[in-house]
Amino acid sequence: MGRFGRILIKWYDKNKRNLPWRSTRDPYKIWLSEVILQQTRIEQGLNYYLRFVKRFPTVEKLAAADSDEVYKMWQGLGYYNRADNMMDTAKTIVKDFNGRFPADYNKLLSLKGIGNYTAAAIASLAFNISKPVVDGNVFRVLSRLFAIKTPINTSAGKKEFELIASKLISNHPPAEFNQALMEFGALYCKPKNPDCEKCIFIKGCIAWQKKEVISYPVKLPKRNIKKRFFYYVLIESNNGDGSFFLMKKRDKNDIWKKLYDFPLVEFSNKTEPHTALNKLLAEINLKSSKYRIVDISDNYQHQLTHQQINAVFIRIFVNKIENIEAENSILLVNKNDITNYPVSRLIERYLQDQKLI
DNA sequence: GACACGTGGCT
DNA sequence: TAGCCAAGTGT
Repeated sequence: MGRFGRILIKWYDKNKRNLPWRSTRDPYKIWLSEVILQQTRIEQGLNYYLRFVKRFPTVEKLAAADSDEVYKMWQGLGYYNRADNMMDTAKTIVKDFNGRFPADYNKLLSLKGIGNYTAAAIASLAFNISKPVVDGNVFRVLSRLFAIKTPINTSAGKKEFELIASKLISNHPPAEFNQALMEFGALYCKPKNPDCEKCIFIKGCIAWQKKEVISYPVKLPKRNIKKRFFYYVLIESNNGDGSFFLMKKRDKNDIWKKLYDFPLVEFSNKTEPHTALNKLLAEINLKSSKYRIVDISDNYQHQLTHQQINAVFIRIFVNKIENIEAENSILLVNKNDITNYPVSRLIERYLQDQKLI
């Protein structure tokens, strides 16, 4: 039992937050929480977790779920691929593992959406297996404590920190140690404004002694952000059942896959909305020549990790939809049903502004 | 190994 | 403001 772990766990017992997934050893719920919390703040993910547990209390229920419903519940969380992988894994657990998550790191690792971190988290938190989690918090705490300058976004860095963490965790209760280290990083050893003065490890912290706490962890710089210009055309019309809009399910290998949006033309530069509108109308071969422009929105800037989306929404009304020849299926969605379709935050914001949802 | 993949909070 | 960052994973 190392001294570091003993002090850390003692600190954790006294200072830990009361979070719902901490009061269970059910691997299903732990898995759910871990997937939701990947690259996601607790405050953002908490309600999603509670809703998922309520709607899908067991892995069997989730395995039987409808994809669109899961996506709708995931809406707003981002990294939507997680929802797909989650459903895949739920089915695998039911089908190949008799409904039980395996108490085995490598088997967990083989499941979709479960990588190094999540496999270690489930193994340790649900099954008490001594495997250290190495997440952003752990990188930060250990890099500062030992003043390690190896960039954390390299395989050498991942290896080095994992080795240190494995040594530190040994002979400690795995679940407590892992959660304690992450909790300490989240509450004290924060990226900005860390509470060094109150830190229980201040005497041993090399980065603190060198007065360079903030420069850890070291990270290789990342690439430039690509700018994209989206021109959405909301085509509204009427039929016997009232007003409807043309929508599409995104299926290309691109952002927001499997979410719904509207007919779209993209440019690499800022473009006149009318130019975009004409191009799109030609593309989908909208025969009806009579349309009226209801509204052209201001630019919506939407920031993603590697892209900046600039979107303008052009809302038009068409008397009669005659002959939509899109290369792929366009849906006629009743105005009142739009809210049932999972959409990106960008689309959601626009629809809210237009009072359409 | 490099890069794509979302969103919101903070500085 | 623009950039950074958060309980990472898949390709």
